[in-house]
Amino acid sequence: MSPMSDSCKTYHQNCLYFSANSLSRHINELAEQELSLTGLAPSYVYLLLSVIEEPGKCQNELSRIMNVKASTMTRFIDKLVFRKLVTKEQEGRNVLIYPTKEGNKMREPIHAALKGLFERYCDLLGEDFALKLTENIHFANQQFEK
Amino acid sequence: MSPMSDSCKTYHQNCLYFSANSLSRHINELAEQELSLTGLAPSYVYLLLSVIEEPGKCQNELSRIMNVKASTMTRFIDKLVFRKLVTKEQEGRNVLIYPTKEGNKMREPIHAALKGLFERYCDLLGEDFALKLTENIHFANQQFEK
DNA sequence: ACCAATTACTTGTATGTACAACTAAAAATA
DNA sequence: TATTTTTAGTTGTACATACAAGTAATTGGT
Repeated sequence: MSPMSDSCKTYHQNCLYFSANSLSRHINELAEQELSLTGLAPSYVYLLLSVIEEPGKCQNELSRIMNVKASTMTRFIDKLVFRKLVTKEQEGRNVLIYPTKEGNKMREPIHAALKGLFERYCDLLGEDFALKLTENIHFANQQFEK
Repeated sequence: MSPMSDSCKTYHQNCLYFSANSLSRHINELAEQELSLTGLAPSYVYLLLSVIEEPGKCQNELSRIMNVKASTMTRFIDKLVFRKLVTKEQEGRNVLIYPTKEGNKMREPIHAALKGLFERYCDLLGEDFALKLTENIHFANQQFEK
């Protein structure tokens, strides 16, 4: 292995941008598998869960919680509306989101699927390491949000 | 703050899937800003750097290094070819990728921009924490790749 | 009370990325 | 050597997401 080759590898593994994206793709792959039981793509699972646990939030707040842009949130919500899992309710300039009866029924399957996902990556990473990693990433996210 | 509200937040911050995606979006935002000096989107910066540092790799190998699918790599490479930064050379069923003269000229600006990116996130996270986090994420990626 | 500035959301469009189905080349096997 | 299987790459299509520009509602200053 040439030194050039080493320096290239080093660049990849030493850069947070690169590693974080790679991790995101790995965990997305896993999440798609595990959360497919719910019939929803991973992003929608989280969004729907947020709406179920805290009904009546406005889109803006949801997009802040999930760290996606407002335009993205519009699209997410509209898909959940199309699938009759949530409803939109205009209130002034805010749009408040509520789960439908159908949506609420997803609560248990979602929790179960998330548990499955958790177990799956704990298997791969070791539970302690996985928890610690998640915590550290969460901390980093908070720093970015400052 | 209601217990329900807490449990919802907990779900977000305790899930590696969610945190990792959020981190990826944060760092991408930063990378887009910092790497815009090169005139390339962040993914292309890394790809081009790999090609510059290790010319003659086949697409398959590049997609493994960067953890993207072969079809994605085809698209990436084709864009760099279009911008005359790399060339493709068929060899059997492999396609080997080489930087052009123009491509090689990007080496220094790319290293400089990556340094800028590194400094930027070290500012936000603290250098020690950033290094440790990157290392841990890299380790996680290796586990996923097993 | 009016006008300007801000805020919440939407819509058009673009990019990154994946999957499925395909082609072509190479390797393995009979 | 002929046939099958595997591998590398491409292309069509789909989805997640962002940005820019727009609309509508609200707030703040005069």
